[in-house]
Amino acid sequence: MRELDETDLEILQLLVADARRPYNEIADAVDLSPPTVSDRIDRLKELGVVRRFTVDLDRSRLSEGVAVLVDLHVEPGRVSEVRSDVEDIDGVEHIFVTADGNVVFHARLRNGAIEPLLSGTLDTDAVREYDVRLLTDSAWHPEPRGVEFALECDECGNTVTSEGESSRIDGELYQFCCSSCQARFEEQYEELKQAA
Amino acid sequence: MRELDETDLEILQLLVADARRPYNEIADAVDLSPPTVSDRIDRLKELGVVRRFTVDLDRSRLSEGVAVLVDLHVEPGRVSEVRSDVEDIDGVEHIFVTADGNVVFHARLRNGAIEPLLSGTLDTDAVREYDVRLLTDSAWHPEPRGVEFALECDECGNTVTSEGESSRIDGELYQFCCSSCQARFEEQYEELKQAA
DNA sequence: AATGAAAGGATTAAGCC
DNA sequence: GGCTTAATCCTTTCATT
Repeated sequence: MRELDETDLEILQLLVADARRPYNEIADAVDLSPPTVSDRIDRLKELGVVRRFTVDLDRSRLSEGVAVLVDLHVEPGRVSEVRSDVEDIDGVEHIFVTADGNVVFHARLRNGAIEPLLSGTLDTDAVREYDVRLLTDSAWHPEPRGVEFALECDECGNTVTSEGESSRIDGELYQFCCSSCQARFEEQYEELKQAA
Repeated sequence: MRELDETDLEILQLLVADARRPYNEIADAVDLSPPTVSDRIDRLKELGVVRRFTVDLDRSRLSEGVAVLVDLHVEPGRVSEVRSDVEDIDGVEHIFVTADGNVVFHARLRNGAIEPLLSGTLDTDAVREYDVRLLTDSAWHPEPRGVEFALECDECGNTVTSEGESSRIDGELYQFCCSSCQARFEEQYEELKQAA
């Protein structure tokens, strides 16, 4: 495989600024043909670098309600459960999980009361306490500034360089830092598959 | 003018899920013609509801570095200054301003040390203290679920309904809840312009 | 506000280097 | 991986209701 290169980064920056930009315009900007740009974007999607094309909405112009930043102090061991419950709360825009086990989320709530919302959605035993802070402003800065590429080897976790390898197994694309990691991964995959 | 309606919301949801979806596909879904969909999307952009078409990137696959949530306790009166300084820090993705005058931001830092970064960018007098928390996960949920439409009158701030008015002044689109707010706004705008 | 028809662009597939 | 060509498909403009 080939590592992501400067051209990929350029393409990403152009798409971040306007995801509906025609591919031939991108092609001009990066000195490639439109089909090649299309291929690269397909690969960026496959690699999971591009999660989706989407729209940045100004929610303050859309929805009533108060923007808040909520900090949940979660009981040990129940972080992922709480995190996925928070995903289901209406109006949640961003979720952060801290290394010390808090779940912080940014939401716009139509009825100011957060307490019934939380107790309706979360298992109250899982959250020791919480802080709610009103927000007066929030902004999203999607520019991939200062980005360095770092794809991880799916076998050992090391950085994948241009010497790396990739395989498509059962329709999924995997990447490896070297051929031995690749072989090892494929063996183990095969074993697991046999076992199942 | 016309208030935003259910169809606009449907269009937004379709674009949030895939901003490169062809307009004729959206047209089918909402039972309109492609040109009409195009017109509506143009209007959503003009109204500022749609800020941009963009890409949701998985930065953990892109950049080295540690994701952190930083909480700056800002000296009274210096919030907007600090906020705009934070915008210039490399790797900052989200900024939140709390009602009690803190600036919270989410960033991915390539060199783990945040102290030199802050002292290099911010006036240290403006920030009393700060907390830094490491993040293990973060997600963006752009779905406009549970949204109610609420455009605000640019004169009085009330909700703009279908009885409202709109004007284009010097190329910008403004909306008002009634014709008297519209007239008042236009008068004041004219006065300000004369004065300048 | 919305539409159909049509022109002008953009995307994709196929074959090749 | 990348290119060109060619066919297909999408977007936008315009006249019309």
